[in-house]
Amino acid sequence: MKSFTKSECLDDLRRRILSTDLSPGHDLDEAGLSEYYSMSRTPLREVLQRLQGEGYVVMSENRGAKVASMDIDVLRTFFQTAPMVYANIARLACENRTPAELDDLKHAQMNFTKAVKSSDAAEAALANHKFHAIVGSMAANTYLMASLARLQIDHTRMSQTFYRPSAPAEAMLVLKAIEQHDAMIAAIEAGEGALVIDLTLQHWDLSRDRMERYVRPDPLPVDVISLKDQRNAI
Amino acid sequence: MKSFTKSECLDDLRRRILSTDLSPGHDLDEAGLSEYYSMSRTPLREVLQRLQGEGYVVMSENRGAKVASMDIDVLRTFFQTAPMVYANIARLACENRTPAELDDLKHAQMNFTKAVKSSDAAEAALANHKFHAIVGSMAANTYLMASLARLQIDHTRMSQTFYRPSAPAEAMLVLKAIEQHDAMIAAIEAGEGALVIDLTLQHWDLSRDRMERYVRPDPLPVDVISLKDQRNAI
DNA sequence: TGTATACATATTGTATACGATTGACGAGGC
DNA sequence: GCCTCGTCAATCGTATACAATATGTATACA
Repeated sequence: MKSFTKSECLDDLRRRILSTDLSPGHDLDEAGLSEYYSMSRTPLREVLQRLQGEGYVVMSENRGAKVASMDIDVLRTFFQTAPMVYANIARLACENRTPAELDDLKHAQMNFTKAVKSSDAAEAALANHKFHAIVGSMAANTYLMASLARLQIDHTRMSQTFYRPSAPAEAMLVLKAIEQHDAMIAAIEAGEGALVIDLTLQHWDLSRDRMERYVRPDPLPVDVISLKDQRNAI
Repeated sequence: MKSFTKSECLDDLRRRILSTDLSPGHDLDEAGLSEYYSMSRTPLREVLQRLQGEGYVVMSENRGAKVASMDIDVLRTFFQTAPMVYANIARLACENRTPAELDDLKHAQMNFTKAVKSSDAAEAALANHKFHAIVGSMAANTYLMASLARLQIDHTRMSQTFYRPSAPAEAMLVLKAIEQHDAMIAAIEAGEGALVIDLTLQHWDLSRDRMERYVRPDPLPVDVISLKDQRNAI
């Protein structure tokens, strides 16, 4: 079995949480994970502590760690806050970008396109995560980065549905997202602050609808629910 | 010697870092701290990991933990970001405050006033920290809270000078800060969003000047510097 | 005198053992 | 039949021992 280093373990857990392979609220057992990653509990606990600090997991005294949940009231503030943070990050990225970071961004966009084309939903969501994380680091603002990182955790988890389109019209939206990324790269490279803010907000609007559907899904067809369940549901 | 629980250790380290008792960049030795808090290295390391997650310390592989430094480029973004985050937090606090939180806030203001009156600079800075942290929790927005928490770390450390006034005019500024807190409490209680934003920005302006002086202090008198050092200083 | 290398020392990282707390299950009493 | 309390298993928390890594210093050589 593959042996993991501590930072590999960190990365892998982040991946599994972001891809909802480990679903929100999932209980993280120390002994089980330490066996899975073939390391002792001591370093694994430190990994969990760090993930707690980053907002991926929540820990409670004597009751272990859980994957951070996405309660409805937290999501409300998500939709409230995301546009502002994303827009500000984009503007700052325009001002502070470096050539090396631009290369990284283009590379991330390549990976994103590839993942979308191969219909790998989890990979696409993660590649998109990486793309926006790089924009975040371009902004060179520790404080906003702290917000962005937490926003992205929930954003990426919700966007899983976005990259698993169930109709041609939805698949078009994903292709549109690729175009928007390209436009954002160009705007950042050109240093056009106003434009990149505009593009960022458009990009946000594109995925927002699908994500709101994730939060408030279409009601199930009535006829498959028994009368008893219907009574309880009200 | 007093024995500390893990959470007491966490609190105490936060306090010591915020009050610059542990100065920025200070090296944190695991063995030394574990002896100081009379606990073994294992839980102490976990405390450090958490403090890293919160932005109080930075850790590097095989080279231990250091108190987070305040480099000049980070501070630039501090002044850039703080007003926006504080203003948004204040507005949201207005919308979401609960009676219990308002009580907490009034209590924190009492402690703040008391600390200022007794000329305890460190205590005043910490009480001010607590005051604004409560406003932050009133906003009920995890994502902005992440930014606020990090802003406050640097804000509180820099504000040490603010609460150690060296002239009557400066002492007046601190008294003014107390009044502003009272006005903010009233505005939050009344739910007057526009007003509380305005008050918050005034409050920010008040301390900004003193903090900028902390970053860019008055130059030392020339006559105490040797000619050789002067040449190197340019 | 400056630099490189090897060793000594200090500090961090990991594994394992043991103690403490929680939650579940079942026996007993109401 | 239901509630309460005690025991037990499972899991988390901490201490200690040991391994790995980095840093400082002395010495040899150019």
